[in-house]
Amino acid sequence: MDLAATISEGTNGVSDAGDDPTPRQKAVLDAALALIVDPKAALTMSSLARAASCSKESLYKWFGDRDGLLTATVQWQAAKVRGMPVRREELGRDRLEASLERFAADWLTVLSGETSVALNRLAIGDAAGGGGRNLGRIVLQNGPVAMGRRLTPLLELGREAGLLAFDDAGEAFRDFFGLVVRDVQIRLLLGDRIDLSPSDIRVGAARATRQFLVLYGAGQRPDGPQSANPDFASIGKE
Amino acid sequence: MDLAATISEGTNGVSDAGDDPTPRQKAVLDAALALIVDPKAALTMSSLARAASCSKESLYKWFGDRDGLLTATVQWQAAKVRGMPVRREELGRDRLEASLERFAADWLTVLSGETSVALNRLAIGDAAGGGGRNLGRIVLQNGPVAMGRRLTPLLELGREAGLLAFDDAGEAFRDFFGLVVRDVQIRLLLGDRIDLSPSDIRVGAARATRQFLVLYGAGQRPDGPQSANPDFASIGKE
DNA sequence: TCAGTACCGTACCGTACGTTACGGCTGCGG
DNA sequence: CCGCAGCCGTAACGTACGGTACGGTACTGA
Repeated sequence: MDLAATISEGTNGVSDAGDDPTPRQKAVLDAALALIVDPKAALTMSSLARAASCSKESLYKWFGDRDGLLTATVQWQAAKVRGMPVRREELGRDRLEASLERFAADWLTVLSGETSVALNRLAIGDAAGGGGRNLGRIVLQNGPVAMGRRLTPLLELGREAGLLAFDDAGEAFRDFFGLVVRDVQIRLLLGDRIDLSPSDIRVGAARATRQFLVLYGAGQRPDGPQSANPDFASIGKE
Repeated sequence: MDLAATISEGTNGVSDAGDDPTPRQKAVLDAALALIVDPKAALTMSSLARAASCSKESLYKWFGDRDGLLTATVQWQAAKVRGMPVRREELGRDRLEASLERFAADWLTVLSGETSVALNRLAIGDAAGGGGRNLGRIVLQNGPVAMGRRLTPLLELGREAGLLAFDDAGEAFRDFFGLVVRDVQIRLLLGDRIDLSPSDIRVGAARATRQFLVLYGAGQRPDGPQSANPDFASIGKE
């Protein structure tokens, strides 16, 4: 009940990881992820204990209760996804385009992965009970918000270099998000079968990047009638 | 068990509505919707029987089992949303823009409604169990697919009128979808509190429409270096 | 050797929920 | 009036699952 107390709630209730899980616990969390991803399996305390070859008593000792286990599992997966920092080389227009494209491709790859789909489903189902777990917030922080945190600096750099034109980097990011993701995520979540081959991802990322540069590019067509004026109220407060 | 048999499966397993529900059954389905929407309530057969003042025996007679009830509820809500056909007046550029804007605003309004959020959560949670209910397909058909079916004719008209330029109407629609929805839906599903006032919706719809016309508009800037060339592999097959 | 710790495996308990069954009420055709 | 169909309310049953308790085992340190 000690680790659970630090995991399930903290000062802000979102990003505190408490103690790092021990290797044994990491193995258990991986087993939990496998159960969540498996469509024909259900994550129950008993099934996890059986799959991970541990006792339910240990599960409760380590994670407190089922909620703590889910929270730790989501955070464990989130910790594994982190990385791929955008390195700020001196960027020209080609370099910026390549960075955006790579970013979009990486994001589509993660997004369409069965792990991401399964965890988003879990968090959404959890958010349904209005009581208020924090799974939704955790996934949100490691999903769109993390994407924004990593992309915004690149956009700012592009603006400083005179390659992009926008007032609100957050709005620009959200447009990029929409152009990249479109209806892919909601369709995946609803169970639509999408193959999404690597070449599809590459092509889609290139299209989204090209369209984004048409909307926000400043290096060319500086007198376009409506090239970049995203001045409207922000939605949500993240 | 009769209505359930016709509802839960048919020739294609998606859009068959079987017999129309009687007024009494409609009232029950409305009560079911209310329970699904209510964050602090859960839709159980007992709670629905209590809320709708009917017996559980009647529920099972009318809908077969819990799955049939959920299916009928989703279809009932879908039947209520249909409407607002796009009337094809002779459209100039302003008329096209206004239609797109209205379409985007309507869609954002429906999307951000608590009923839509709750039903999408329900269908997503249902799609998690890979076994395969059809709730996901039903919501999909009445969500993005229905939006595409209603918007595509308008886009085709715009192209015939020389106002839009695209090769694949489906791709153009998906880009419009992304520009309109962006990250709003996934954030709502994950429980993020978004107020989204009517003015926010209006402004957002206007922005998305403007951006879409920048990407796909053909009436002006006919020599833009990259104005409209969405020629890439289609993702998914709807 | 022995106490303590950590853990596994399993049996157990309470509850929630899907599903079925039964008794009682109302309206309607004969 | 009788039989019956439809429906309500409620009790009852079976199961699944979260959570707890208990016995058994391996390791550690005194």
